Amino acid sequence: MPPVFALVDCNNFYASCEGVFNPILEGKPIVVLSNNDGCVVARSNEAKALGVRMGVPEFQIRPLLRAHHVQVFSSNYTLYGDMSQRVMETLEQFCPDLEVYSIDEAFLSLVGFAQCDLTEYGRQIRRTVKQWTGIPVSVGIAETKTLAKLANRMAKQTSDTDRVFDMLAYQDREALLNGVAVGEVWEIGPSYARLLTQHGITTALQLREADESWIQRHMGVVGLRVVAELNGHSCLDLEACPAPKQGITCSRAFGRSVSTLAEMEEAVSCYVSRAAEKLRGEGLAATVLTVFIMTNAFTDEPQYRNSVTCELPVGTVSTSELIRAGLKGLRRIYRDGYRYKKAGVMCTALVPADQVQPDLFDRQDHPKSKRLMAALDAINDRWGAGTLDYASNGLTKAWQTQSHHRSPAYTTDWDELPVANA
DNA sequence: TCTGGGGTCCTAGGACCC
DNA sequence: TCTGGGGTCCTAGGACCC
Repeated sequence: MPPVFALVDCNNFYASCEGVFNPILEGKPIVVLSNNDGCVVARSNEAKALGVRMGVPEFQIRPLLRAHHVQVFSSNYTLYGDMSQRVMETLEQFCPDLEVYSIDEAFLSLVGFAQCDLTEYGRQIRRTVKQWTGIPVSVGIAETKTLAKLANRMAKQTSDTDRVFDMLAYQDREALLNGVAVGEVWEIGPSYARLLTQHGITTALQLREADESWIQRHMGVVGLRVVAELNGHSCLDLEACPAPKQGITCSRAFGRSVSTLAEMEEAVSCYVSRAAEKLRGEGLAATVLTVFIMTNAFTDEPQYRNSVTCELPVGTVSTSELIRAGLKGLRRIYRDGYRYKKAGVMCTALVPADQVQPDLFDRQDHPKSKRLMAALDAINDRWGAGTLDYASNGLTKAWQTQSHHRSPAYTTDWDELPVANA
């Protein structure tokens, strides 16, 4: 049976999450900012209508935000992650073959539903998700993932009450693709869009018809795949089980610049702790740790950036071992006399935590360390992040990321439950 | 007068995604 | 003053081997 994909995408996801528990925001312009309250990462329709662009730094549009009383939120990933899970669980009720593609998108394989009215099924999905979670979604349906992505874009252009588009049921495919700029196609980013436009390929239809050897030469196999998918040949399968992660990163810009090794050590120690928590959450152990630091590239100040990679003798999930390695690396690359803006750590060469290759000369008491980490995670999970912390993470954390507009953890903290007023 | 060829592995950088 | 974070995949080129 030929494949059929539906792409379900939450509309303005972060902004919608903020709206769910704060109904007075209905109909108002909302923006959500990235970490450090830096850039706009989500906008409600009303904010889009005001011309607020995606990714724009907040300080550049501050007057506009004020003038139109735009509601501004710091990002609240605890809330968004939980809402995402609710949406995905709802979608599972409609279709067991589901790929969670990102925090706000999922592909569904509708192969077995061919005899249904797929448009109507899409509407049912949309209604149910809205009713159960409060999140509005759009549904795009087509025979490849790339076309389902485009169908989803078209769904977003339909009326507010519909937001479902089934490309399979649409007669004039050529006209449809002719109306799509080449840069709107999945996997065609700014660089490829420029290249294609220079060669006279400006629409999805022209890309579909493009000369394959030219595409192969300039865009490699990725380009060929896009062309095939636009032609209705499915190259990208539904991936129901996510592949194990290849790396785990924790990096963040500082709330203000850091100019002492002591503060940088605190920051790196904190980031390592967070990365180690994520490792344990995924059941993975790291055998390589990379630390990087950098100054603020947006200023004229003297610039410095460097990184160091440490191979760990044995794959580990132990926060203290990783902190030790991270700080040792940091001291190798840290240079006095700079104003640092950002640091980060990456754990790579990951292996399943229960299949760590032992080392003959390893003196660590691993069972003990494992119990310690389990206790640490359990306590922080029960009583809140940071309840138990390493001394090297520092007490004041004066360099920490800013978030001045954070909404409550409505769904994951008893103390922050929303209150319904009669 | 004249510098092999073919294979693998690794890494850095570039492209993309949300 | 203020400019995000976390990922993936592909490719070219160098190192190395026989």
